[in-house]
Amino acid sequence: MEQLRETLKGHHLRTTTCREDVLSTFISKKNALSHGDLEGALGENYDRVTIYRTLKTFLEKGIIHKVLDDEGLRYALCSHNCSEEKHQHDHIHFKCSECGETNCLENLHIPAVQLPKGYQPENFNLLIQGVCPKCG
Amino acid sequence: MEQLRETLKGHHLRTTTCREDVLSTFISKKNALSHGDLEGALGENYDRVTIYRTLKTFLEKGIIHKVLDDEGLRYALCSHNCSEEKHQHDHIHFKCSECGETNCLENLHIPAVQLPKGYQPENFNLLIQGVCPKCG
DNA sequence: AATAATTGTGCAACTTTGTTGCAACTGATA
DNA sequence: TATCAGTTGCAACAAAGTTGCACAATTATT
Repeated sequence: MEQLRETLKGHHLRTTTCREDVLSTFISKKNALSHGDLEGALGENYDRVTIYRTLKTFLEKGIIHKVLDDEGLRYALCSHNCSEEKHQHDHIHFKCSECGETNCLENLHIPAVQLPKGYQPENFNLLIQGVCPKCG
Repeated sequence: MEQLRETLKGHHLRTTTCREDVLSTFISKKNALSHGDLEGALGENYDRVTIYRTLKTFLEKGIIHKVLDDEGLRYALCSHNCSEEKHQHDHIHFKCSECGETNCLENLHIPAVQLPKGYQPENFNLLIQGVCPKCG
């Protein structure tokens, strides 16, 4: 509870019940969530539009980041302290084809790739699909 | 022209002008295309729905594959001979933040990643964002 | 070459997903 | 507790994607 407020304040955001609820949903569910997931979880309490805007704000402030897979866009908490100025997520997402959950594999880093001349990479995003330990 | 028919036939598809046009657009543009891109290029000749269905069919038959980035879903030609049964795309996509184009980096392969115990990976998808040689 | 069987297309209607403007409200600050 | 920027809900809209069905085009059959 108090933790949530700290996180919001730390990113220069007012604490509102919607933001607290969205943030705490991310924390409790752990895996990546779509707008639809959040709407399912909180939709009776908040307007669809408010959830969209909350996600947008969290993205901008560096609280969450986008996660991509075949089925669409999801969001997950930024593990390291991202801010409005810099985002750092050269990490790996694993999507389970059984349970459908997508999780960040913390601590793992993407191995270096030797790009052809002229390419100036800025960030890397690796999605691995397969079966997770829970379902395997 | 004849090439296109061969490709379609090879994947057990009837040759229709829409399919030929969609396929030849992929071949000539080279980069990954969204439904909207195709609609822009061919929309006067074909119905929106037909283009959706053509993409779906091409996906199923292994002629194209999905390409993901922050901004949405795109499609690109399968380089190696994919079929309805098996798709093989452990390749790398590079998205340029200047021109917005996404291209497959053929020939490059994703380096091995040491996953924690229990994870059974099936396919890998690496998206690199940055500046491409053309814009750099 | 004509016809039958099959597959593809266009249209209309609809659902889902995401966006924008504005009035009303709320939380932080003094 | 009065103020004011920041936030929310509502309504309306725009974009993206789907479905059913009648008709058209392609392939197979004779």
